[in-house]
Amino acid sequence: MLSQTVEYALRAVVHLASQAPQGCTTDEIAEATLVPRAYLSKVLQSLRRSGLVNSQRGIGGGMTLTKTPQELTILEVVNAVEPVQRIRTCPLGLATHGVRLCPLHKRLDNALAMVEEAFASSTLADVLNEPTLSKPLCEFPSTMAPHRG
Amino acid sequence: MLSQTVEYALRAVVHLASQAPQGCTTDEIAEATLVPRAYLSKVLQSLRRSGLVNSQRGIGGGMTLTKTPQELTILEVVNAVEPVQRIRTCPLGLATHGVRLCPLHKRLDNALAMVEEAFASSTLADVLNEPTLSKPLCEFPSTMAPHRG
DNA sequence: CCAAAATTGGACAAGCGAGTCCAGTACCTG
DNA sequence: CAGGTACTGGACTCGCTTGTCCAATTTTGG
Repeated sequence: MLSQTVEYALRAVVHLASQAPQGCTTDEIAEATLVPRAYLSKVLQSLRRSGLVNSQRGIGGGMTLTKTPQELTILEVVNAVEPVQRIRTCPLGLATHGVRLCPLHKRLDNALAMVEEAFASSTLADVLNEPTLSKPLCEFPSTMAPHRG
Repeated sequence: MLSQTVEYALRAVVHLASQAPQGCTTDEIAEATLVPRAYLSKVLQSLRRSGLVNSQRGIGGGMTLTKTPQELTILEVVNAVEPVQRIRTCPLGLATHGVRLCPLHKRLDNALAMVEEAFASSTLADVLNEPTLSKPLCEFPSTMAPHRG
């Protein structure tokens, strides 16, 4: 139900947030998150166009977050690459309803609202600081994070 | 976030549930739900293969639900055409985790779980009997349901 | 200035979702 | 049995998602 691109974008952003603020190159992110390099660069471009990351070319360049992990929510990342489409008007286009959804679509939209709310209330900092044995992108226990080469 | 096919399947099933138990033809459902006829027939075939509807060819034939609206949940319909894919193991395939999800994927899966739960706890009867002015598939106020021709 | 590092953008391909069309098959009625 | 009704299944199209590859561009460092 969540697209592959959303998954990739979240991995990339979580990895960026877990690194020092100087940022990472696309290759570094790709290696750490196991996302295909060439496709990841497309996803990152999309995040850049949405203003979630800055990019810097050339030696020493790479990607950086434009916000702190405390300020960036999962929802913002999801919406940057594939916006959560709430159901605001009757999908059958029946004028009788306008904004009043029928019971079916009200329930569907409620589910979407719950997802939206859950995503909006999780910041990247929440994800990174959650007390757990497993670091966000797995691989290593929380104490042995790899550092930038 | 919900596919068009899921939307169509739900419309079809809700319409079937709102009709007399003798069922409807594909054409009738298509007309009532504003779903393209030829595609709807594919969706209905899929519902039949999942055992949610029975089909009958020939004059007087059509589609019928195999359960009462009280027994049929939104989740069953959704799962028949596009199963809710919970995240059960680390999508990065990292063996370190096995079933333990990292904080990121735990949150994503939580959202999916909420949706699953919301869908599982809504039966078609719930949808049809909800006290509201708008009938499920819109078009008419609750008292002037069109009947089978 | 040159070369290496890094992002950017476009072209391309495979696969899937959505949708159409049509021939085939089963069923009922007369 | 004939003919109309209705579902079934396959072939096909179109566009989007995922993914690859490469040439162009920007930036830094020697």
